[in-house]
Amino acid sequence: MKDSHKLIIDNVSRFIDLTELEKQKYISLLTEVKVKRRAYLMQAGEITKYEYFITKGCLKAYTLDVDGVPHISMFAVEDYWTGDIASFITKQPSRYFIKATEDSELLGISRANYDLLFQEIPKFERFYRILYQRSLISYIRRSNHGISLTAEERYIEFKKKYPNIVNRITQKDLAGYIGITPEFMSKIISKVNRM
Amino acid sequence: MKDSHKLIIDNVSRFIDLTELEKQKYISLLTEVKVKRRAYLMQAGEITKYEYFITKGCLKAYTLDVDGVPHISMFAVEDYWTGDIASFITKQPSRYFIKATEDSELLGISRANYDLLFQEIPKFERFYRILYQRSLISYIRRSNHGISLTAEERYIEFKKKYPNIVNRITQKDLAGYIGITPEFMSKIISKVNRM
DNA sequence: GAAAAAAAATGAACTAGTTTAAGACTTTTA
DNA sequence: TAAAAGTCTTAAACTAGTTCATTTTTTTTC
Repeated sequence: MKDSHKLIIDNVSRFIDLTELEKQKYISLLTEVKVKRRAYLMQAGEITKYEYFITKGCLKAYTLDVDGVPHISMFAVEDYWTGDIASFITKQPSRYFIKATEDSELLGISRANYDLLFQEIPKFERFYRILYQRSLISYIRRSNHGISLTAEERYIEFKKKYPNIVNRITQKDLAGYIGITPEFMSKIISKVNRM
Repeated sequence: MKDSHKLIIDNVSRFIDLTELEKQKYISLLTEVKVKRRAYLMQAGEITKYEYFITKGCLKAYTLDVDGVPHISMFAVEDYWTGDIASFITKQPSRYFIKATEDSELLGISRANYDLLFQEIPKFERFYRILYQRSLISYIRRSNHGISLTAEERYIEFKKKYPNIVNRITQKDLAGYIGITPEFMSKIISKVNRM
């Protein structure tokens, strides 16, 4: 089996057990996608056709506000899932751009195959139930931190939680994620490093 | 069938179809709970034993920061779900208080019955998959708004999204949800009303 | 229904984070 | 490998939101 397929099967197998046949069936529903550094996986205005699992590389998802300032909603590296679940599910145009910050490789599942998957292997309802449950727990935490922590505290949290991501992204993008300007991010970092 | 049971069955039936027997089985796994205004459904430090569906009333969930300032993570009224999913799933002590702001009635499912439910009626994997998916979509939006909108914009959003909640809660609690002080909330409201 | 307690409004002094601008450093491109 | 473009740093002036203190209004309690 390919390395990328092994990675996604291992990811799924954390929550459900699949037979060999089911693994093959699942893999047959996936599409391989490569995105070069600085290329877009998707852009605002499109209706998202796929949800993606990353097997290699790093991507950022962001919206642009009325002044054209980017607000980064997520970074994603190997073994993470990415996409715009709201657009994928509701079939409404997305407000997100997803751009590769390194040459990346992904496995995508189309909306049609996603629906088919639940019919063919109902166990996947459980997989996604648990996956969404866990994502939900981290977004609840993040939405609380956004309103209750200072920018400096959010930066310290991020570094602690994603030590493997912090040195793969620019300071400017991190500022867009934390919700502050790059200038203030620069101040915070030099302050935290001095402590 | 009791009104409260009818309400929860209708809620579940939006995503999955249940036979009469399954409905009865599901209801048998639920526990009725009443909470008086200003009483706690749960408190920080406890390990959450239940997830709740509200059949009557209104509750708020909040954490206290290091200075003892409350940050409200959610309001919930009839036909909403509430609880601390992180503590419920991980069996770690919760950091949340959930307090009734009106006399309230709820249906709780214990962790043991929640696990049993998936064995007895696997269709519920699908129900929770969709429920968590939808919650996830709204928390992703909220966590982005927390970092990309001003307090005034967040207030206007809240009023638009939850017109049925805004006049059942105090301005002070709304401030705790928006992530600002009650004083600044007061200023925003008088400004927005003047517009 | 009077007294007490809590919520809301207002204002002045303050602070976390923004804006604008300019220079130094790093990466990309031709 | 030079020039162009993007990123990072620093600093001064500014603004969104806080803090603290006081008064008014509303709600709760006995």
